[in-house]
Amino acid sequence: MDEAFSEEPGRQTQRSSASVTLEDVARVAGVTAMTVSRALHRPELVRSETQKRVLDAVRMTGYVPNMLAGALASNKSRLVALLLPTIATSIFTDTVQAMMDSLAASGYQTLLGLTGYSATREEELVHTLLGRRPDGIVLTGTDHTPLTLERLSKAKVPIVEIWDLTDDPIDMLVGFSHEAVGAAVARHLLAKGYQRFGVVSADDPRGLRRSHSVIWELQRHGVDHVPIEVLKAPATLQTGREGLIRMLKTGLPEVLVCSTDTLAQGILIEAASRGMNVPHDVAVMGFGDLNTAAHLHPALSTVRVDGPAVGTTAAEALLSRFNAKALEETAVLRVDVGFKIIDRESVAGYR
Amino acid sequence: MDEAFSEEPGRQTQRSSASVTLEDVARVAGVTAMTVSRALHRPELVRSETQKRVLDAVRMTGYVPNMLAGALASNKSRLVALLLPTIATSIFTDTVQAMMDSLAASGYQTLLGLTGYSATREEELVHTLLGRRPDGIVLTGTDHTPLTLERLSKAKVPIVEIWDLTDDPIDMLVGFSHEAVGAAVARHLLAKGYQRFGVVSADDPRGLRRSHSVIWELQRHGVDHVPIEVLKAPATLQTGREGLIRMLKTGLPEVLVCSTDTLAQGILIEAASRGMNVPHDVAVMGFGDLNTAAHLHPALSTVRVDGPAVGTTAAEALLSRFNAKALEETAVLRVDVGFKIIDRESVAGYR
DNA sequence: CTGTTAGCGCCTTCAA
DNA sequence: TTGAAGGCGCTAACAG
Repeated sequence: MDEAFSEEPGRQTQRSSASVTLEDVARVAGVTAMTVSRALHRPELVRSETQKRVLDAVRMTGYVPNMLAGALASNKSRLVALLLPTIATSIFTDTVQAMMDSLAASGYQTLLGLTGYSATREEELVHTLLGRRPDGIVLTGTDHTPLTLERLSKAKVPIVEIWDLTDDPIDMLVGFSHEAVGAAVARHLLAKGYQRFGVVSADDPRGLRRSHSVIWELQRHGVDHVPIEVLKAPATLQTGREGLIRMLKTGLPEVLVCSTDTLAQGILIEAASRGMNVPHDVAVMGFGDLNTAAHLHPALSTVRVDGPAVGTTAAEALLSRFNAKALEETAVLRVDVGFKIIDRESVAGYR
Repeated sequence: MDEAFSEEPGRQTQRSSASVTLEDVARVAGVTAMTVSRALHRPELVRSETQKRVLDAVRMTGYVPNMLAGALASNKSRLVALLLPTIATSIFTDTVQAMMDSLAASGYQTLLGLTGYSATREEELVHTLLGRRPDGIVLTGTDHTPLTLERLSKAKVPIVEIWDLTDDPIDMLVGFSHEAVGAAVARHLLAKGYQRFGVVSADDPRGLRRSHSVIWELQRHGVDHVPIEVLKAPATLQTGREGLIRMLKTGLPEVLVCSTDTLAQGILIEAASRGMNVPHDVAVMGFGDLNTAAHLHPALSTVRVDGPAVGTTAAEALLSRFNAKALEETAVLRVDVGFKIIDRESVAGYR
């Protein structure tokens, strides 16, 4: 090879995998790296003709900004960490979709972590996710281990807790009271004249609180001996079927209150497979408005929670924090998105 | 203040938000930053007594490794980008859960992007996600814009396409043939003696291919005039109800084939609300095994796809690539996970 | 087994 | 409106 010696060996440590850099673009455009950076992020600071040259160079080279480097240098990752118990149950999907849409529209990307309703797992995930230096963190629920809280406060990252309410949020909060849901459900069913109740619950923290709140409120109204079946989280249709089967053994009440629509639908399936008539043989109450208000099952009532609202509100809360210049303009956010009980009588008025 | 002058102003550009660095830990442990780094990532290279001192220092300082810096320096982000059409429909949730579990177990985090079944949106997402320099990318489906393909090939990142099969995958592939699904469904139903068919489909690419394949196969067997209702993606229970309503207008067949279990369940709900008897008045066939095989609705048949297997296989494919030293040991992966038709007759044998 | 040196690719700051 | 210098926090490579 004639050109064998044209290879400049040098010390050549750390060859990146030949990815195009700002400098490469700059060379092609005949400017400095700094000007390219400006043209890309603050075009108003660059002469429009330069701007054009830079954009052409970007196109020619196929430059993809290295956000790892950008984040390191600017101390802004444009990353939001989202911690969810699970995506196996559709109860959170609307929230996630809405949140990610809002964030993406503002140039933020989402790091997802699944905790499986385990506070310990959440603790680990918070730790590793903090390693990415996210600009914001979204946590599901308000129960966290002491270590989680310590790490979060140390990190000084904007935080939104969602899907629950508490008097001492870590930072911002978008949710509703699960106790209030349970109590409202109990009163709703009492008002309808039901007297014998049963509860089928997944053993996730918030589901249990809703379920127990139903029972407490019933007791307050003189209804004792409300049987409860607690089933493994996450709730699935199968879990729901199992719930009905167990309830049948202990004696079927007039109405079954479920911690989640998925359980409720499972119960409907099991009931159908046994030729039972819902709500005649047993009425079923769900939770979450998992496609329910709009798609109300003829035999199912439920509690509607506005999942998308939770997502957009949480996203906007974070975004406003990101854009706040001074600490003074950072609003304290605490939103109760509320909920609404939906059944055949109310659904017409609902949409 | 006596110590006002003890503040060393210097040039002090770019104060980070006071986060603990390797150097801080090193100082406390009485070693160099490099030794701390080793103690954390390659403990076998460090004397165990040093190791202990370092870990103590880490604990005392509350050090959280900055993975942005680590990724930049090592050219390994330990990030996997996952592009999904949507999480609104539960069809992908098992896959996601399984994949994230596998990846997390190996220290990889997941960046999520939702395309909404839009190739253009996918194109944008691939671009921005590539900015994070992920070590691997998982794409849903095999249809991508030319620009997407160009960017991906330029990035030289390991890629797995999931939930479909093709003869020219970008890189690795874990899925099944949607044409084969449709044809198998058609033959299955013909064998059962059905003669009048209808198809209800969401208008997502793979759903449509399954649906059309059903119709083609029926035609091959002499069944013409199979009506199809195409509804907006993503499929919801409400969409399913709408599907049945439309089908009732054009005349109800003996069996309705749905592109997804969600649609099928919506149809069951609408049927129930009209007092119709499934499968007597109309039989319903779903797809996806969304809780179905294990929780078989008495009136529903479906096609089981092993979602978790797709997830773990994809994750393991990526991981083996990440761990491969040489190009030669990187396996070409092309897995057909297959599928299975499930109905009341076969479900007993199924699990 | 541990330390030193030299970047990774970008952005902040200051100077022109 | 543009450029030059320096550093973000970490790790590869080499030296001891």
